[in-house]
Amino acid sequence: MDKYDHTKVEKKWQEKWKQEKMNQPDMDNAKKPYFNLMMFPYLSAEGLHVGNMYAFTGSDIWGRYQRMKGFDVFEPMGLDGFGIHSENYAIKIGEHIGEVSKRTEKHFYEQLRMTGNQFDWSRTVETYKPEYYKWTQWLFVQMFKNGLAYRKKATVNWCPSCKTVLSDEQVENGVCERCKSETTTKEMKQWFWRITDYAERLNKNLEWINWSEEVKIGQRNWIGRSEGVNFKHKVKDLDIEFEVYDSIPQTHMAQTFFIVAPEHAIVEKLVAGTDKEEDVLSFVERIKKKKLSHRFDIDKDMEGVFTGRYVENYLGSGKDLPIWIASFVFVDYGTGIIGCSAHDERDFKFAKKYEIPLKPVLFPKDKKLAEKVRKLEVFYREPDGILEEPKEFNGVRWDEARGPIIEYIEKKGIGKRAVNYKLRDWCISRQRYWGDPIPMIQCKKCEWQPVPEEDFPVLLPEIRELKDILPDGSGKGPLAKQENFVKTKCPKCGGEAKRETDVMDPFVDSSWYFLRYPSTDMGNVPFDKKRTKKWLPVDMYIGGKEHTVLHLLYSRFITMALKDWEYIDFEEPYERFFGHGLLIKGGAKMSKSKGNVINPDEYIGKYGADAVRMYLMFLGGFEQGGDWRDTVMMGMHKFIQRVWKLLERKGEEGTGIAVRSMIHKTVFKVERDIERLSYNTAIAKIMEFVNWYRENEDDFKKDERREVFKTLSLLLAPIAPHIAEEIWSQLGSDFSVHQQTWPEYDKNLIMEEEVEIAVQINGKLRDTIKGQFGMSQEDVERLARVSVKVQKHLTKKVKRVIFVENKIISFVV
RNA sequence: GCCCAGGUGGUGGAACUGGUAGACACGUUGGACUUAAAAUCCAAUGGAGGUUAAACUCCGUGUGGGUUCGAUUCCCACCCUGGGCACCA
Repeated sequence: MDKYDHTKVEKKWQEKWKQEKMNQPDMDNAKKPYFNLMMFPYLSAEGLHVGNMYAFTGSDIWGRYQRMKGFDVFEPMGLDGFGIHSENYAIKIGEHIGEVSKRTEKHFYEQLRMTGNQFDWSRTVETYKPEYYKWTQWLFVQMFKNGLAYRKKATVNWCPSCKTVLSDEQVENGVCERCKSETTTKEMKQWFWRITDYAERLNKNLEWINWSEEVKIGQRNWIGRSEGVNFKHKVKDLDIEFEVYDSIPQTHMAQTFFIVAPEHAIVEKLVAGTDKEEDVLSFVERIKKKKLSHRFDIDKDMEGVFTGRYVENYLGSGKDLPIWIASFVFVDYGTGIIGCSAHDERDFKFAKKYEIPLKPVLFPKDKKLAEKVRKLEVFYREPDGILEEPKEFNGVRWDEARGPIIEYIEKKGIGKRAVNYKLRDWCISRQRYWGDPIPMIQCKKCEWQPVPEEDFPVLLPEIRELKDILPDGSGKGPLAKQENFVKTKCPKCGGEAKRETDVMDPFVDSSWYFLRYPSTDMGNVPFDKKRTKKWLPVDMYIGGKEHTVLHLLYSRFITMALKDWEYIDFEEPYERFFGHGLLIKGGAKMSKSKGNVINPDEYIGKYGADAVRMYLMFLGGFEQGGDWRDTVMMGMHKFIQRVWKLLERKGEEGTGIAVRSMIHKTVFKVERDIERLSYNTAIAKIMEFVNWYRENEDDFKKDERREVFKTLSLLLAPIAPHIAEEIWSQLGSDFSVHQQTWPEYDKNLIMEEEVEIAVQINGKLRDTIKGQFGMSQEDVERLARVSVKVQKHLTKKVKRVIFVENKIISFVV
């Protein structure tokens, strides 16, 4: 009896699969294409993280299962390689990033091969290679030509230590995500992509796409749609009008003052030539500086100043209301000016601080509390509060007034229905080296011109000198110092011109990679029309929940834009998205600083890829994530050895056992669990099946035994592909188990013949009785009443009997 | 503060639309095999009480209420953990 040698077996089959081109579907002729996508990993120098393997295993099980269900599954893999993380690493070890990437790529792919996933290695995508990034540049130019790429001076997050611009998501609580130093802000001209043009559609499509509610809610919150009213006001004594957005128009009658954002262009006009001018402008300067140093705290940093100006005749009421400037108002949300009332907690606080008069119009039913509200002793705004004004709405609940009051406002002609989004345009400029150069040329005469397509790619120059890569704090990227790169001719007039020296946000690279996969062999187009039509949209996308918001939103945006430009004919890239949980260790995130990062190679070497795969999936629900523990890993290894031993052992033939029912029941359960990506319970069901075989080992006839192992091999195939293949081949079946169809179960055979029915008295379990499936209430009741245990508790008169077929009979006494 | 996810034995976790809580596994304990250990195999394993041993009884899914014949599952309030967002008018 040989021990199962996972190293030998796994290597053997991996080679065979490669030889047979098992994982390379025919891109042009596949009959039932199925695009099984997983999030490609970030090319980190540390190599494959076990968290990557966790994600990929879950996705691979799905893909393999779909293949057995008859699909031509395309399961590609690639690397997301541009970015600050790699660049910093290379700088740290003093090596050229290009070389580091070459080396890590090789290592990464080697590691990935060992995991036994059915990747199509003939079609990988690496974002940092010219043959890919030339098309990312193409995408940029399309954006530009269609008016979706533009430059604007913007306040951006700035990390003084990395000396670079950071995106909002790279700033965590005012601290740089990478180096943990406090961030500031800086005003710079940047390239933006107009994702806000798509806010409505991005939000609307969430209604129908087949994603989990949780993920949709995340997207919805990020887009932040709100519906309200725009009011128009005139400034007294000046020829200035402005609009104010109000998402809670119910309380518009409570407004007693206005606040303008410090950065707002109107500020200067408001105070020009007045005695307030100096005060106000110095206040604005001070606030701007303050904003540079740290983030605002509502309690500590609520500051404001009166402009000396008033809104004239507020909504026809005859009253003039003061206009203030305050630190907490955003210039880029709504119109940058807000109307303030007693029924906004922040306005209320601000008014108290500066002793600005307030006027409550909404009161609670509770009289005592209402009195306090009237005296402005407490802040109040609840859905069941009662409005006093406008008089047409006197006595109406706050939450019920919303719709009607908007109509009333429109009818009266004092405001217009309006929609606002929290979503901001996407700043894609990065002042770094290791990224995709933005393919734009600035000519003194012709302004910004895109690089003509025939000149693609704009190659990222190879900078050898470390000092030339390091950010210098000028705010410009390292490319700016490369004269040969910068100096160029204007594509329009042929005159002297300069190249853009910023590179693109790596999120751009990953926003369209799935489109490239089917067409990696095509050098002349980013994605072939026919192939795209055949394989996309992606049938199933599996990835971490942490990318739920940005990456998914960006790729949805790009897809919509491409649809509008008629390159593709669908507008949602992922038919289904499944977000898996996080793999942690000892209750904490794995991180290098904690020293608890698991190297999957070591475990694959020791126990085999199958054992690691099964183990990872057995830790807990795939949606929930799991906590890595070594001892359990051992158990999974034992399970595989045990299965092997059972297969090898050829004992006496038994007298026969009812195998069909058990086989069908198991197939049914495993299938049901895989369908809902509940891999941990699917594995448990397979274990039960093996345990059942073990307990009855001596009873099986030869062909029954064969049936059991055949089924086992098929059920294991998606989860533990190597041992499944080995069992399959040991049974003498034709290669390969992965080309078999998933076993079908007979509905009639999955029912239990005999069932255990619980007997309850007043909801408490008193006994269980055995009976045939589908037994009638009378029969069950008769059997139950015979039981001594039941009789003991059935001393009083039975008032009611509740019967659930095959499950329970309950007596109420 | 807001939004999501979650809280079940010593541990990871099961439990379909309210119907026998603890599947499956790890660990622990005892036993078999062995000169011994490892490996393997067998058995027990939520807690408390009870018995020579059983039988049996009670308590148990974060806390407190509620609905129900019956609640891990539904409703209300609260506490805790993890993740995300954070002055969005």
